[in-house]
Amino acid sequence: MEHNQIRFFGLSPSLASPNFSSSTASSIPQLFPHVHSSNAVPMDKCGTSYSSVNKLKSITKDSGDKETKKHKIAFQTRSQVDVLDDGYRWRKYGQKTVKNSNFPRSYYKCTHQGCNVKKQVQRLSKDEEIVVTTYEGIHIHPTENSDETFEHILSHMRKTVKDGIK
DNA sequence: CGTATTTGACCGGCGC
DNA sequence: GCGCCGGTCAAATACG
Repeated sequence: MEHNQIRFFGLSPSLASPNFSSSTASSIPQLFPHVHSSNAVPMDKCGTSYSSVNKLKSITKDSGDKETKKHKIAFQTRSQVDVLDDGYRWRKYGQKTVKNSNFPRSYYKCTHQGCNVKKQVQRLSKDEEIVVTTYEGIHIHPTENSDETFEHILSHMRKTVKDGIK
């Protein structure tokens, strides 16, 4: 395996509720505490097509469930590896082949109890270098690897790939 | 031995 | 109502 470079092509924080309009910038460090907004390339500057998923649960919940803000953030990265170590521990719970892509889509879930954050990773069939990662929900737990910086993650991933990974 | 991954089954929504 | 499509479960398996 050759070296892999992680490149953020664009962050598209979708707001499910207009009340959270002020939390646009704060939602990014929530997911990536080590990635500052300077690293996040604006989509208009990047010009890359981004996938903004704005799904509102309009299901009539009789259980009195609070209006769950569907924090869904989808962004694309250029990497040879499917899963990026963002400081959280993910447990894979499913994999399905989607019709629009020749590559399967993987479903991950945060292993922390009470932290029902889901994440799905999809690789584009056109550009297999591009990996679309979609986060859903917010972490109630701080990052386990708070010491890890993004460069550390890069080196760690490079070592992992060098060690021999899928 | 404990935990994560794999993989087919299952299920629910949606379009026809 | 039925079949496709996408998402989740769970049992078996792999792996440290």
